[in-house]
Amino acid sequence: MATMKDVARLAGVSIATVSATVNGSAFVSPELRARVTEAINRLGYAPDGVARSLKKGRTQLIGLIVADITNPFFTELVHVIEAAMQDAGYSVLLCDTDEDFEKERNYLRILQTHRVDGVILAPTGTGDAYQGLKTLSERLPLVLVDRALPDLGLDAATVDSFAGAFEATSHLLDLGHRKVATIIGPRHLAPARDRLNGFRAALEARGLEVRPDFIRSGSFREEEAMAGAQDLLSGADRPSAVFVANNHMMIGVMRAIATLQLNCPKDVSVVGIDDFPWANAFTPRLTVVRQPVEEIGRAAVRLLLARIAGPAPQPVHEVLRPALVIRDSCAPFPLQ
Amino acid sequence: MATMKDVARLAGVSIATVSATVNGSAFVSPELRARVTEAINRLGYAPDGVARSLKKGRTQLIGLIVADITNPFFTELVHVIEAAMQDAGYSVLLCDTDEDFEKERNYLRILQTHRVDGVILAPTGTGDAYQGLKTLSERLPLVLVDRALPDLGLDAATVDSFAGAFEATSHLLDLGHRKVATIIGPRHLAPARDRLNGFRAALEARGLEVRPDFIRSGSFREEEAMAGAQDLLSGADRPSAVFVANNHMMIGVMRAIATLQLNCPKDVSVVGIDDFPWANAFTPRLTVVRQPVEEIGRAAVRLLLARIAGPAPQPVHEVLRPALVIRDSCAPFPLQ
DNA sequence: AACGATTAGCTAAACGTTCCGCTGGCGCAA
DNA sequence: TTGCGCCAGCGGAACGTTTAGCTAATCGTT
Repeated sequence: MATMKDVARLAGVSIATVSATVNGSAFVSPELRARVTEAINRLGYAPDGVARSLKKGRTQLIGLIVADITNPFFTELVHVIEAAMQDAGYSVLLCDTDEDFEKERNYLRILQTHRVDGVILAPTGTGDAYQGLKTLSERLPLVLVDRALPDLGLDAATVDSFAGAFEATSHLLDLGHRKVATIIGPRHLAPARDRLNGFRAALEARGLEVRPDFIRSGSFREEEAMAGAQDLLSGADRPSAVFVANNHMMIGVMRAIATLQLNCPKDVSVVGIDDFPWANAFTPRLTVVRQPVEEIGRAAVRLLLARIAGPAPQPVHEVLRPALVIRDSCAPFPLQ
Repeated sequence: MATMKDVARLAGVSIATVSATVNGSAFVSPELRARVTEAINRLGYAPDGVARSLKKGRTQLIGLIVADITNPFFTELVHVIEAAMQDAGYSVLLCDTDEDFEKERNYLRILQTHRVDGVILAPTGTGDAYQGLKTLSERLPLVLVDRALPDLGLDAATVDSFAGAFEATSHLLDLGHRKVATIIGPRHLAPARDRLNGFRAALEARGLEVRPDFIRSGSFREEEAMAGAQDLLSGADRPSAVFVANNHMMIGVMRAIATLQLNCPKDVSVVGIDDFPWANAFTPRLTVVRQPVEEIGRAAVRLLLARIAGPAPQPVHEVLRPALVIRDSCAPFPLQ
């Protein structure tokens, strides 16, 4: 691999001049410029980003740590963030924690040794596992996505999960359902907790009782949700509607419904969180709470770039509004 | 950020000793080792990967260029590759080309300046756009995934798309369908081309005519497939079965079927390429050709690591077998 | 003619590591 | 006591850049 030194020698100039030509950082006479460019082409020279990074103290790399890239919500988020960062001249180091906190820790360490210029993190641990994060964020620009961490005073871009759950549940109640259950995610994660609270609040707002046996909480995974739904829906006292708190879990619920030979929405109405292309392609087309993924991604990128560029601004927590998308998976109750 | 120099000073040893302690690259007496470790902890020292990379000429970074991370096939591929690379001590720079060849070129350039140790590429351009790639691969370990490039003699891990399409189409024919159509991807991509050939071959193997108006080819995108399917299925001379060549396009086709108020599988049978969680959750559960994504990813990683480690081995093209997964979206014809 | 101002391009010192080759202190044999 | 081998630990040169400061040439002013 040719270096600046080789280019300099071939062009008969100093390496400083080569550097100036490559970066346009100083005036170089047209004549020398031509000689340098010629030499660059002859040698197929390309600047060494590693050496440059060492000297400048910036790598043009950011770390993106997501909890589960297999979830369309995160897929889309990664998609948006990667594109936006690319536009801003940064490349993205992708880290997938698989909802495993130990992996997350490890990734954070690796990203630091790679000297990334910043990190966008969807944290996966419980709140009290993040003592060190605030300190870290003083050295390393850090923005949280999707899942905020209480009281740490970090930049974050999340959605109003409470409002989403409230709206979804209210939709079921508006349709006349009274026996409404929920399949909810892990309670230590802010969005899952907020969704549960939103669900509760919607019921309570109408003076309805919140039945503990109608709340199934577990991981965000398909199998667990399927088991929970199967149990819930095969009991004698079956709910007529279910609010499902995430994407993967929705698959589990739909499979449970199919397995039990039930019909959605005739036998059970279902409303979920997260819209995605498939939700609109199959029978029934799903009624869901659409998360503003693109906006979240853009907000996270904006916050991170600001923190990288400037003297640390006040922490900002952007909370975006989700929107209910009504399709065919919820029917009025009782059926006419 | 503390450096080795700081650690050395605090521990009262030389930089070389710190390096030896950190890397275990030379014997260090227990006493000094203890002093060094103590100093490291006190200062919160973490090695600088950039400086290390510069010195060693290796970055422990690989580039992963995919055509469309939004497609569950690639999502899963990214997931597998990221995990496997991580296990091998490499981090992954993710690049999403959005099926745009110019972006791909650009990413390849960026990856080179970041001095990645290798690249896994799902190419998106036409074959003749890749003249330079062979030369590049002599300097930079390179492995193709999903889409091979003819005659370049590069490492690749792909699936036998011809066999998959042949099997899928034969399944429709076995069920008695005779008017079988296909919605196929861009013809300049090997998998799409192979699928079309497999489709053709299956028909020809039974002496059936291949009707050009029953072949709709375009991009891999949902909208185009939906339009194509709508056109195809609303004509008087409607096919009774459709072979759909990819994931996104399957959504378009299913939406077209719903829009036209047709029933799958009663009015149209459908078989697709790519299995994914949602295919098994909705009505109808889709009959698809399952691609061995995990195996592809692992093969690509294995090939790349071999190429990074050793003196360039002979190029290897691993071709993996897909498998038909029969569910509910294909009915016999005529219906009993 | 002499002086400073301007400026194109150069020299050389970093950036934080790794690792080659050297030093100096020690133990042991003669 | 001297000489020798051994080896823990050290010094310093590289890796390929960027950039502060310098030099020498050119120019316009007085």
